[in-house]
Amino acid sequence: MDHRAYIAERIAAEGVTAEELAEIIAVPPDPSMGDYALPCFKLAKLMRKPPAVIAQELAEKFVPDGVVASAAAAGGYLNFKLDRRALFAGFASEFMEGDISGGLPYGASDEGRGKTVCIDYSSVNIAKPFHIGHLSTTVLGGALYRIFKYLGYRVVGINHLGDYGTQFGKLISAYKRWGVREEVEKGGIHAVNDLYVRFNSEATEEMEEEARENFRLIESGDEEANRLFEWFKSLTLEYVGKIYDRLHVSFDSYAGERFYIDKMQPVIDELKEKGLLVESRGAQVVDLEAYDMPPFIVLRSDGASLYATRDLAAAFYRKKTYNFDKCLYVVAYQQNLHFRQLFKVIELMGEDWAKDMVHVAYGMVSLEDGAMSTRKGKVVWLEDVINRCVEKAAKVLEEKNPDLADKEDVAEKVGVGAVIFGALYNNKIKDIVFSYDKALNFDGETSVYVQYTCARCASVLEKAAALPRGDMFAVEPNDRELELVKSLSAFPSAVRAAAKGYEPSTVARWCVDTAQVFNKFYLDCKIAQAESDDARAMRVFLTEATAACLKRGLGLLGIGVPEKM
RNA sequence: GCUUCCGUAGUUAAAUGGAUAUAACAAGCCCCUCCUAAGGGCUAGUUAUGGGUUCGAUUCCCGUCGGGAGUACCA
Repeated sequence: MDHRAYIAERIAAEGVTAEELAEIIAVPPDPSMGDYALPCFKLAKLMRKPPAVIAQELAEKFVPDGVVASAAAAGGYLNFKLDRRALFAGFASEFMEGDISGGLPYGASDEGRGKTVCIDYSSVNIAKPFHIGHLSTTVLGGALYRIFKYLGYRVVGINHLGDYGTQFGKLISAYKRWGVREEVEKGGIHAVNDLYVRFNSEATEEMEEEARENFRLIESGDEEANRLFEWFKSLTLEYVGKIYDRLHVSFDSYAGERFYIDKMQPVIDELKEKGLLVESRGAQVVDLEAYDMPPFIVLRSDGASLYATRDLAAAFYRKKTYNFDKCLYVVAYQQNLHFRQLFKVIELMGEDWAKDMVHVAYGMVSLEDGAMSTRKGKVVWLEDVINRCVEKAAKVLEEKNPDLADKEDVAEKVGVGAVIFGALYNNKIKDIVFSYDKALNFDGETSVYVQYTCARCASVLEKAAALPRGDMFAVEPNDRELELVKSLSAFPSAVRAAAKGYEPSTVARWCVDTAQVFNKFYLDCKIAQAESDDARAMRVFLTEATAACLKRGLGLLGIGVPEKM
């Protein structure tokens, strides 16, 4: 039941609809004040009375019922206390409707039915290893993918491969000069990257020209050049595939930049037809001066296309192929201007779906001693971070729980979870300074804390399984139980807010908040050893619901939950 | 220069325009004869700055200062 709407129905305020009232209703800062509150300030103007008087009058008129136990004025606020049993029963019935009676899982919804969301994320570069700079886009995109699915949307995950550009000519030159097949096979993507780095540091003008020539060879379909390129591509996909598996992300399409090279011309023609394409300094551009932006370059002065050209073609292709309702680009804020330009050009072309294009911008990652630099070797590889976190988890596990079965699996869930959670816990726009100290900290507001809480739930449920359970609706929830009910009730809105703001941290924070509330409940209220069968029934139910919701919340983020740890 | 994002305890951060700004980490001190101490409790400590809008501003608007990013043929 939506309590806000219910309360709004029960208040008869002149000149205001119940819907409007429900919008205003808030939660007081301290539960001792009440469960919900109506700030009367906005009503003051309408009703031409001071807020405190309105609150007072509404309080006097209010007739308590089985759900809303009382309404009390406190200054300009009207505070409502709900019946504890009603609050609990409300949550219990909603939770059970999905989880026990076979409906949608609690927190899921079908509000996205019939709608499609495209999410462009991770988008790796061929022949480059994954560093921590790629973590945010990968786990943010992965989380949004699952969250939108959970809300009933059809979701298309797109890995817009960086597989086009002169760097691949350089790579082929480097391989032809110094590459050894066995070494590359053994060293994999890192060996390929070493060749690339070496080429850049030793490159002469002559070598640069050779690289350009090699790129032309790829373009023109030269067999050897393409064979090498495809080899590097398969090495890359094999390598990132392992990381994607560990991070629990997947894609429905790997259509990268190369995929669009034969799809650019129609879009360019359309730009011409619509009179948007003008020549400037030898290049073909869309002038965006009227919008305070530099021109959007479609074709270079030598006639070659750019990344922007392919992005434009990709947008049209996606609209045509998937007919999306939203198209998200999970890309760092570095590219703010690029996307503003891209979306504006689509709008100028008269496409109304330009409004459905969203740049989900996130903050940048740097190291404690400054920006990362692949060339200077100042780089932290993602697989190293994951491995170290898993090792740390294994070590702690060995200390805490040496007899545990599946230690490897548990360490993987804990270690990988910490890596993902670290990237998803704060607002995405915040910059991140990476440090191993922080990454390896498993205390406090972390996924490990949430997983530990789930393990506690599982453990106590195991102990309570054989004990009798009475009628969980027969007892009145105490403060701790009520707090937990409220926290669990907030799960669905946390998921919705995450989708609305493209902000998975909302779910991550809900997980930590709820785990905190549960741990206090766990300490204060005996669950298996409850004072009565009825109390046990309620607490066991709350524990089951907590475990289920936390598992689901972490699951939406791509984090697994071990039964024991 | 211009555009844009960000400035909250020692640190990292939270807070649909609402009541006494909330956590964690680090520090100090407590709590395992009691469902997992990867836990819980206590102590101490915060909205850069000047205006404005508002009954009410961490939140919205303008300026200043500080930082990040971008600013035509890279991606």
